[in-house]
Amino acid sequence: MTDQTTIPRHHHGDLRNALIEAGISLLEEGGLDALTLRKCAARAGVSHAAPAHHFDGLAGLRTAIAQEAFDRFAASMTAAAKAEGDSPRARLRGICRGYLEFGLKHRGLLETMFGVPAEDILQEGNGPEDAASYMILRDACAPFVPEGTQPEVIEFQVWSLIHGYTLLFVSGRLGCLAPERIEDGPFEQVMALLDRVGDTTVT
Amino acid sequence: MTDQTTIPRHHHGDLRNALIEAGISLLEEGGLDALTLRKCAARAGVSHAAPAHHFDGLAGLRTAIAQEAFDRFAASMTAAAKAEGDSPRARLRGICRGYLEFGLKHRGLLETMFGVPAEDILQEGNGPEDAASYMILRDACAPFVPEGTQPEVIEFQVWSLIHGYTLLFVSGRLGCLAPERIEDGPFEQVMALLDRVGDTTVT
DNA sequence: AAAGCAAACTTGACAGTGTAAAGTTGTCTC
DNA sequence: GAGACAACTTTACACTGTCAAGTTTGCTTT
Repeated sequence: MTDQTTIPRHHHGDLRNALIEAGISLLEEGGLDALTLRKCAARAGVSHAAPAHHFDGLAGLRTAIAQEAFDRFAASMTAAAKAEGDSPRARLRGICRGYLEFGLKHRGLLETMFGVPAEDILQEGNGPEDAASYMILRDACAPFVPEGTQPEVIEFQVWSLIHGYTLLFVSGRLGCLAPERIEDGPFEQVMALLDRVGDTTVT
Repeated sequence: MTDQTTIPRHHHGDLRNALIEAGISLLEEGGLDALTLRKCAARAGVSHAAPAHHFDGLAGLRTAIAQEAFDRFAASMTAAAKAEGDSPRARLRGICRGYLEFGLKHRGLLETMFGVPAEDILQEGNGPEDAASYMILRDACAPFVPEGTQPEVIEFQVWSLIHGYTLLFVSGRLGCLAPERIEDGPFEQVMALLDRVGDTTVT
């Protein structure tokens, strides 16, 4: 039960962040369906109508949670990019591994991040470049962009491959119904296709 | 308003299918959030409690809709496999194009198909092979499986790439916020990576 | 210190939703 | 024709999102 003595009535002080944190907790514990405005409010120790002063309804809260989750995801990807070595191939493999790790540990957050409308996530510009996490992907892909090829092509190849693998794997569609570790699926073998990204030799 | 004269009270005759069709209509029109038991019941011309005799709650209805959607998807993929020619590469490209077409035309259905728990979708066996649509993918990938490689590796490479691209594209994350046609994104260039699937030459 | 204003809540109400229980109607079998 | 059961309907309740009105708190001005 929330300790009401530490939270003054009518002026929480940092309710917006408290609601976002409460929402993240609910998503981590119970997935998408577990997130409700009233439950967030209860966890933050306020009435059910308090969130309305900080968010444009449940959709607004979800968007704010997605934005916070993207920040955490970007931080996670930054660390992952360095985890497997300094060569461009190793960095690329590292961020793909980090992507999947994030999905395994935070499935509810990942589903929220990619469930909110794209236009609510991006700022005024409308390209994916707005996202810090996308810039990490871009940096890692840059060494593999052949001359005369738009960088987006390579970036979208990598992103599609790892995003698709992550969603299919964590949702139990790749042979293991409830995967707990990366090794529960053929991650290394599937990601071998990354070695072909940017490869323009004729076959 | 539903024509009540054609549906006898207390014995609809084919209510289960009527509810599934109603659900599919609601998803096509308004996406995931538009699907509710009461709206399905209203469209089928019955009371709000009637679905309970055919489905295990809203989750049960969603699962049934997903199964019907997978059937339609498989039919769509079968047609797509033949659409671009008879060579193995053309067939593979064809089903990927068909996958994306399906996602563009039926975004709500695709999100439902991959949003229900995997264990509710599969029959007694728990591999993806249960799904008709997966067998189409398997057939198309078979020519590219190198000796000594498990077929799943190649299948998962292809599935991950097209599934990821489809979800990112239709949800507006690949540079075009509301894509209407495949040409609104760099599908052909991104899918060029398919030509590398199964390629074991040393680089 | 007091008054006024606005922010930041709370309280209460309503509509929509899912689910459960009890009742009613229609069909089938004996 | 009677009985049993399937296939509904009706009623009720809890949960949820949202809105409107009221209350409390903090800040600014006099």
